Amino acid sequence: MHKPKRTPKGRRSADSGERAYKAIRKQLVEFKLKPDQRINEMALAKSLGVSRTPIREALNRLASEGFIALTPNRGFFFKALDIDALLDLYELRAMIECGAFTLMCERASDAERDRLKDFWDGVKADYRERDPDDILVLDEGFHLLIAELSGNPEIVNQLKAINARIRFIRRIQIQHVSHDFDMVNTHSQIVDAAMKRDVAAGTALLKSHIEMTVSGAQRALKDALLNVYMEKSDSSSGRRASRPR
Amino acid sequence: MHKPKRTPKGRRSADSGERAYKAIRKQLVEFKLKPDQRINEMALAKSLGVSRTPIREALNRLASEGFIALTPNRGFFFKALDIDALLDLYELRAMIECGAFTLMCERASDAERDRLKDFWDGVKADYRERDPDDILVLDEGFHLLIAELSGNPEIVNQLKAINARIRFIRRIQIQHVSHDFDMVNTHSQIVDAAMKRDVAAGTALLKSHIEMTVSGAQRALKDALLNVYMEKSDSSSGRRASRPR
DNA sequence: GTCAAGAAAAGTGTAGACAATTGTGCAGAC
DNA sequence: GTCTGCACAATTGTCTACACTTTTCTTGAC
Repeated sequence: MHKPKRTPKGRRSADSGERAYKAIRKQLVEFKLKPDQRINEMALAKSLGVSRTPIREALNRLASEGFIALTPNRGFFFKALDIDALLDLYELRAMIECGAFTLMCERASDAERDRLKDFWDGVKADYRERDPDDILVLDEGFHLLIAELSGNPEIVNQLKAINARIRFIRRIQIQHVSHDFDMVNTHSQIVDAAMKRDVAAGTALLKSHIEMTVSGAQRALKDALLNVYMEKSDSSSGRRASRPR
Repeated sequence: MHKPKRTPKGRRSADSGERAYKAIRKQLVEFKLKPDQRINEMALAKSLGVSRTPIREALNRLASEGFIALTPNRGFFFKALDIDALLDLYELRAMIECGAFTLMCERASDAERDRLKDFWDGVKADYRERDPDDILVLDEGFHLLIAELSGNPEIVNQLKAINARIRFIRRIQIQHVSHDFDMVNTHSQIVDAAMKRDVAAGTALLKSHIEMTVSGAQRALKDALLNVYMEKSDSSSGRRASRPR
């Protein structure tokens, strides 16, 4: 009695809409498609082994989230995240995070703000030794926790949506370890400001923290675009072929 | 050149997905559905004269935008906009608009800021005499123009999305004309601050302007919910039966 | 009368087919 | 050689059908 849901052949097994959404978003986030490239629904459907219906559902969701654009009767296009859009998103992110920090200082209880401190104390020691994927998760987690402690779920949602769109760049950026050190330090300072409910210090730190990463992000994006246009069809280099995770 | 798109019979004419989206959103925005009510796709499809496919597309979009929620295998539910969510959205809106104002002061040229002044000068005279629908459009337009002048299109998008979700409440609120007067006055003061690039004054005005409307919005929401639960199924009153448009 | 279990009904999730539109290539005019 | 039409191919938008899941209804035990 271990789930009688046998899957005799290639029959419907799970929520393929959700799977399609995640798979496609992964491709977008990793720049598997070229900017402004048309997205072929049938090709996607075949490659994921489902029909066009869940594909279209996923594409519609992605369009709502700003990843892709829909032109009537011509289909979906991968919306290039150009430098301008990147700056805009970072700017919006800084704005929202500063607001969240302010609200947190005004409203979060001591116990709640302790959660932020505990979180950061728990990871800061070996933060720099972790691999980039972990760092990304932890960094997003840190900033999201501030958003949560603001007590405003809408802020959390917005921040999550923004994070998804800039995640790929941040991922590259983290590999360029240049200012990793500052990050650890700055996060600690932000925690200190939070414990003291020091709005001015915290927002100033956040603002410069995020804005400082912008120049790095620009470089990362340039690299990414270069890679995309250089074409990855030369399968010669298996640099990251057998990545364990 | 008046669109040669004839529609011989009941044949597929235009993008029914878009029409469905707008129609459904209108129903949501106007609280035609009860909070937490399950949305029946087939019924919607029949009432709009299309199949379930464009309906589902529209529902997915609306779910991405936060209007409704999707529970797997159980369908879409109208997400009640309760008092808390309303406050959260107003808070987020204030945060974003203050940020937009700041950016506008930093970056918009004199000519651009003149656009704001011209816009407001053009409508403020007979602002209070207009009907509520016009006022709503003008008010949203005023605030959106600030967002546009920030030079950050992502801010504009966010603000539009938020506006859509609180539009119904604002519409009711405007009818309760109580603080209409303050609105005209405050908008003028905001324009003044913008012309002087006075960030502190402008953001303070915006913040209190938006927060001041919160209490009104709360009352409006209470009224709306009351109406919804009082039921409109008594078709005796044809109050808005033959509404021309 | 209440509750439980099972059957029937209703509804969602996905597939596949067709209609409408857009894109492409070929033939012929100039 | 280039351009204009026109047929044909590719692709999107929508519909219908059906499998699976959830909900409702019915029936019978207690």
